[in-house]
Amino acid sequence: MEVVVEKPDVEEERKAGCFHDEHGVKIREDSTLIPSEKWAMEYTSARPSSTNPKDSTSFTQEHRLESTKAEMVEVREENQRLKLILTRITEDYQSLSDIVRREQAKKPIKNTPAADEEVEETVSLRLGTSSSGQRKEDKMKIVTGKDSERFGGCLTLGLNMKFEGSDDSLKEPVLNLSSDNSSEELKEEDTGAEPWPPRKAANSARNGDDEASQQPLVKKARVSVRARCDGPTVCTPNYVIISSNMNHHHHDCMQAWAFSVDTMNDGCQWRKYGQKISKGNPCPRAYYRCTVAPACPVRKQVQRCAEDMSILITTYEGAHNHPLPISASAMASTTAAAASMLMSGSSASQPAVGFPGSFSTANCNLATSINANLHGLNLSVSDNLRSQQFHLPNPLISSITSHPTITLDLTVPPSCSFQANQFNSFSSNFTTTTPRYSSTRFNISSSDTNSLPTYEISKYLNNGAQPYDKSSVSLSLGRQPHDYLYRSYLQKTTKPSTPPNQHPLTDTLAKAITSDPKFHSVLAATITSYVEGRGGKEAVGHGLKWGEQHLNSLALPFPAAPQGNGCTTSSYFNRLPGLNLNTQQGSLLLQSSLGFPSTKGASATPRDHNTENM
DNA sequence: CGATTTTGACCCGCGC
DNA sequence: GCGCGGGTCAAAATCG
Repeated sequence: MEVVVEKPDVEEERKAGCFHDEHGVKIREDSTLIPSEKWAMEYTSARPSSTNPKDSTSFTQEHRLESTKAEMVEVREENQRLKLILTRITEDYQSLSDIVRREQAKKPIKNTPAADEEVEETVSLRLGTSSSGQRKEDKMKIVTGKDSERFGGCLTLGLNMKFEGSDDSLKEPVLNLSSDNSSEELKEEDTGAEPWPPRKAANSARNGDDEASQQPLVKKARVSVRARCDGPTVCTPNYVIISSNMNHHHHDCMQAWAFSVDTMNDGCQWRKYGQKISKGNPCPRAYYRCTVAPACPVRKQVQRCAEDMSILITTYEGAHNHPLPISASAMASTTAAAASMLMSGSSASQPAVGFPGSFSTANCNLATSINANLHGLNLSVSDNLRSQQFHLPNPLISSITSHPTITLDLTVPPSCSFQANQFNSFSSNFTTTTPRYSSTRFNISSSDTNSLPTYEISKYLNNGAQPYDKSSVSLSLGRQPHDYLYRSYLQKTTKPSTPPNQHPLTDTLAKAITSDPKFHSVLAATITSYVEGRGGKEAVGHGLKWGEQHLNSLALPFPAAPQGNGCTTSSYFNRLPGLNLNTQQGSLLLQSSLGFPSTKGASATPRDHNTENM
């Protein structure tokens, strides 16, 4: 039997995005050589020397070949099952979203300040439940990362995903994620009648007769992504520091001194429409609007963190009113899911605000199947930006605390609880912020490759990490940039799992996670983003498994995967009480959209990285 | 030459 | 009411 016969299958599977488990089989499509393939090639190359095969040798080779083929068949079947699972998850999420929407429509809105405060106090523990009241002002912000590892320091946020719907899914009406008013506002944005709520607000203030004037001025939720982007080209001085023209009004000095504001390629097309120096930050804040559609209301702000200029803060606001490129859908869904979590959980009574991914329900659903790829997160600092750090009393985040904000912190905050071993740790931050209330940090971290992760929920009241008096729900899922992460994970999976170091609050965490499908989406997207954010060659294979595991862990309420004969993964999250979900290897083939070009400026040419998810 | 960026001016909300 | 600060506009400049 010719071994090379199998080669077309291997290639075919690679093209199909098949992934194998860690037991010697293929994991990622762009790997140089997957083990089985490698074996096949080695065998093939070794064939000339075995021109006189003995029966035993031939039998052994044939046996191995047969076993490999059988394994491939299993993996294929497993892939099919997982596709089905993903479809179910999507459907379930839609149905659950409908239920939530209906339930929220039934509930009267409470607007008393006391009630709001009380709600805010409970937001941190509910983490996205839909029963809490909604605040009048919500905002979200997302901060994203920059790829300096592979693209010379240029920021690349390669988020890619694909879902099993037709394009029609993109044309579904905007999901009403939170409140009665949300649909109205989102509908407006869908039609493009009101491209930009600030303008709407301004018009309402001037005219005083539109519907906006009849309700409290609503500030849109913002989704902010903080990510480290280290690289020599990232923060090159764009302007020499010049003293502000004192004859001018102070705030008209937009670029008296600044650093360039690079941004990421998140799949959308953006056009810069303004740049301004904000208080307390030497770096200018750049304003972008989405140009995919003429009337798209989505805005994006990009600014470097004043305290650490290697951190880039990208804030999204508004909802796309157009189908998104595939390469942009993942980011949109991530922000949408985060925003929806904020809307439904921490501010259920608040009129919904738009967010970049709220164009369709599919976008939100897809957060569960997101194929995110955040390059260059937490990369080592190799440039001279460290020396350019500014330590200003006013953090950058202060400028947007008047908005309900959810922050996806892809950097490792100094206050992380896993300082004992920063190597091989896995952490991130996910923070929702609303003004004038207490903050709660929700921290999930794995601090060691050899020890099991710990999960912590800590609550801060008006102090601690948050510089302002505001409410903050933070889910820490950060990741330390270390290559050992995945290796260690492999080691873990091959070892008998030991009981986790369970925190007393783990139950709370598990309940929180399992209580809201939107939260699943957010978390899954975040995790997947991190996992694939390893970018390049080392991350995809193992990273997918990470993402898969976490995703599956989060997918507890959804139909469980059929028990397969493959290797059952044991994820960190699976160790959480109530979060056990056996999954199979190689699942959720959410291929990363590797290789996003770096971009300077926001004009990201939309690239549909035709990833084949399934 | 159209698209995009730059940048001074303007608007508006908010706090004092 | 005033000033501050964030955000947007739009003409000019630049880019491809």
